[in-house]
Amino acid sequence: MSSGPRFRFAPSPTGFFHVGGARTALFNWALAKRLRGRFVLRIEDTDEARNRPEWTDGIIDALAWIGIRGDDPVFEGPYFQSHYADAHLLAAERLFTSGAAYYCDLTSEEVQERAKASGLSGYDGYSRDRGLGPAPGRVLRFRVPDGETVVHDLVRGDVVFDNSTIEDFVLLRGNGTPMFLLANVVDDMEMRISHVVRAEEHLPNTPKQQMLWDALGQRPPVWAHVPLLVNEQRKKLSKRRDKVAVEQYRDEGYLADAMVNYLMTLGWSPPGDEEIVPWSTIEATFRLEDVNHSPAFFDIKKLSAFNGEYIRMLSIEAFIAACQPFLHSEDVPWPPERFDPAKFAALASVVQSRATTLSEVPGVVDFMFLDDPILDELAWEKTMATPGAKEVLSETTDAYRNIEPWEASVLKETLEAIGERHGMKKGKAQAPVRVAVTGRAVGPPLFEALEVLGRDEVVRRLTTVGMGIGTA
RNA sequence: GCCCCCAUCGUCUAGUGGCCUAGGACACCACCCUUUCAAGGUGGCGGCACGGGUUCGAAUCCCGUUGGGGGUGCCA
Repeated sequence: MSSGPRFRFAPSPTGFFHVGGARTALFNWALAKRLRGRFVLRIEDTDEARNRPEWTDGIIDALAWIGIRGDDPVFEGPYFQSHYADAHLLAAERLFTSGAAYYCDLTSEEVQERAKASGLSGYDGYSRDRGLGPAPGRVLRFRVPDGETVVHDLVRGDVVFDNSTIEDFVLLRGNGTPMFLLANVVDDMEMRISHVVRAEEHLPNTPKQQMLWDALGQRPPVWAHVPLLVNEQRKKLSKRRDKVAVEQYRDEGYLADAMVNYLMTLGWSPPGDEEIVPWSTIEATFRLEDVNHSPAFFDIKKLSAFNGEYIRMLSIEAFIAACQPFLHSEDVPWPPERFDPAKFAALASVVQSRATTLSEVPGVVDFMFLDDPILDELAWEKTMATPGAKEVLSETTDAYRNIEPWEASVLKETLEAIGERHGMKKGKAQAPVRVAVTGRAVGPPLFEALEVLGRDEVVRRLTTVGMGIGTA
């Protein structure tokens, strides 16, 4: 077995994969790769996960999307019951036998009552010396020793906890099943995990886990607690309030590379001036010691800016390939059989320089594949109210019927000449034609689009709408 | 309540006692370019939470205050 570092990432399935989780996974992944260690992906087991295995699959998919996979495929999935259930119980038994843990027959209500009566919070150690053995309804509690526990954290330095502030916590429930805390520690031991990199919310529970490692006679792993990701209210990202599903960003046309790069800049920054850097740079330079201490806000605007840059970095072929899922999805606005790859390719480069996300691409090129463009009535009225607009439209229509050759530059010259005669600037003059042909007042460069659409269709649209003027 | 963490432009960050008159990026604003919209270019706005120390010198070190967050289950 390899003796290198072993990192683990253990999300709990909640129906989707969280951006905060993705960031933590990325931190683990970068480290595992740089230090040539192992990356253990294990999905925490919950009732939800057991009832809905597709949730677990979704997490594995989302991780794969951002380039992460477990080095130990066997752990890709719920593990809790299936792999180490025996080890959990064995560890509990050892702790009881050695005196590090003891049984207690108080119910949680009784614990609360005693706490209220004494004015102290939490469990008071009532059964510490009562010598109780295991029995149904009795919980196994850890005997927290006197003194203090120092957690050596790679991100935060030494964090000191006074053990007197930690109550004797439960290891085994009254029904004999292990608590998460115990299971987690035992799983880490069984998997020989050497580095635990997780979100800061786990820091307050770390001394408990560390005491368990100590009591079980093993050296604790290297701890590292990375800052939380928060919403605009500075609260921990929550699935209720916040849009945090990684899958959703994938579906909206964010590129995995952009997502990964952006996520890595939350709590860390690459050396040098550039923050848009390839993964190879990240992998070569990421260090936990350089991770920030304060929570970071997940800013979709900045993610979008990254995404736009990544889209523009794509070769034209890669861009076209990346667009495919969005051009052939079910909610595309045109009849699927009308889609013409050649037409799309002809306009791809001008679309590429404008896109922030891939999902907005169909809306930019839809006029090419629709029988008739979806006319923006408001834009139409506004455009045609401009003096000279009607004239430009009808004169351009006539000119385009016979113009040769049918090329963007020629179309441009012609229309601009007509516009000039009516005292209209370039942008103003093209507006009526743009709206008539594409349905909108904004869009890709007009003459390139006209060239791709072809004379017949352009003239047809200009004529159709031109007749509309008369009736309006 | 108790425990823990955190504190640089609106946001993400650089900064590890003098290179700081605090740098960059996103956002925003203006201008340039321009075929609408983008992209690109130039410029602008904007910050070390507060109070005490330590030091010749503090964004940086110490203490306190304030503010924010997290944890504290027979949840995971």
